[in-house]
Amino acid sequence: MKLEQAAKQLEALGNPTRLKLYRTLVRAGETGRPVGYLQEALGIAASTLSHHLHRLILTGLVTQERHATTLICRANYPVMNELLSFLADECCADAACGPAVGEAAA
Amino acid sequence: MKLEQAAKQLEALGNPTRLKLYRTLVRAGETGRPVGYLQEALGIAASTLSHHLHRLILTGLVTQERHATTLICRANYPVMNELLSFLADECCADAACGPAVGEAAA
DNA sequence: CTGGTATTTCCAAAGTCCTAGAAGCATAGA
DNA sequence: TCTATGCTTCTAGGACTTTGGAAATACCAG
Repeated sequence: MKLEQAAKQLEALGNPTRLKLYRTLVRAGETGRPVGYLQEALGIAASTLSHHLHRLILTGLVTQERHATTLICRANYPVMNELLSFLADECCADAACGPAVGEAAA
Repeated sequence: MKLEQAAKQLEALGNPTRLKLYRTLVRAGETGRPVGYLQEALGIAASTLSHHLHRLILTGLVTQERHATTLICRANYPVMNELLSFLADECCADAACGPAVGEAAA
């Protein structure tokens, strides 16, 4: 079910530490950031960061790629856009929220 | 801090029951829906629903208006749009995410 | 005031989350 | 193989969440 998936993603973003983490990656773009950099940037224990990263990865919001001993993390933009669409798309689907909702347009 | 507020809103949406509830209101549009209707629609205990509604109201995502004994709930669209912007706005701000990021465009 | 519907608050139990120290695994270089 | 670095997994406890029944409150009609 799509709603369950969206809820999991929103829950993943609904923690200040993870949101900060995620936004750091969103700002970083396709370049991504190594885990160590993120730990420095957020100033939290490595185990805590790893735990949060894991949750973001499980929901598909973040991806990782290994470069030798370093793990590069990236925001998964298509997944982010899907989530944003999910929230906005059906706005007023069950009501007349303005022009062009269906048969009664204009 | 804006990030804390966004995290609270995302957390509020990050529960399947509340997300379903919120989407019902988003679909309903400006008309809104009475609490009793929502309880029927979601099939949960009134006390549970009240608790979830309260959380959505605390974050500003939902508003209520009393009509006699009935409470009408509505999605707060401006707040929703602010939240969506918060997630999307600074995409790649710290990188070159495509053309036209600043001085080095093209 | 009495009765009735709509909704919230109180309470408690079961479950999950957040945090970080300690120990372990993965990769690279000498 | 030994050492070093980068990151994860294990573990644990305190805090918070989710749930709904029971009781309380808000409002209206007669």
